[in-house]
Amino acid sequence: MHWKDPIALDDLFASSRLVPQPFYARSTIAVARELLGKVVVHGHTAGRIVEVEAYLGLDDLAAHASRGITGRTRVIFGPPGRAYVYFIYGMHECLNFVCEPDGIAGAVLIRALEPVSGLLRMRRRRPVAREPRDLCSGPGKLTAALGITRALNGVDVTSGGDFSVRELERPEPFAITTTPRIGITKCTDWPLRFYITGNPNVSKR
DNA sequence: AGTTCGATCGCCT
DNA sequence: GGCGATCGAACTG
Repeated sequence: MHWKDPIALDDLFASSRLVPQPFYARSTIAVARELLGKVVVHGHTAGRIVEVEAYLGLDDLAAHASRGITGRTRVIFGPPGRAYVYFIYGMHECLNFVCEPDGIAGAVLIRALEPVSGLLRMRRRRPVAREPRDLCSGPGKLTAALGITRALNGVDVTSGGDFSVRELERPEPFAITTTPRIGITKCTDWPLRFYITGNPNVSKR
């Protein structure tokens, strides 16, 4: 099995730029679709976004934000371009990026990444992964692989720290498939899941 | 203060 | 295709 990095971290930084805050201050659905192909970087690990879901505001009963502002949902209503990280099922962390202007709820759940840099470090964090495509092919898997926890909840990913989202200068072209969201019990027919057609790192089902 | 159940994963059959 | 693991947020009384 080849655990060699598709792109070395230094080369990634040289061939990409930080996604700025105004990108996130738009409709959650537009941001969700356009996050596909961008790269999440945390520390020495990075992965290209290949699957996302949009979670809307008060009318979206599948979204945490539908309960209004609580201690947990506060960051979803706050400034765009921040990470919303929550703990689920007693064992998994899930990563979202906050959208819409300050005061309006909206977030994009990152469901799968294509590993780009730091594959050996990811494998150390998720020894159960048999091959690179097992590393980040699910929302709980990718946070484990990149070392993302609730400690990063509310962090601004547009200010150039060690947790950020970057866009490649020369992205590969791709097609987008749209489906209903997965693993929810309400609004199960809303077409708010988007993934890169045919990408092997997309979570199953 | 107690209860419910969830934006999941991996192992078992 | 089913289920156990494991815990915290939010709602009930």
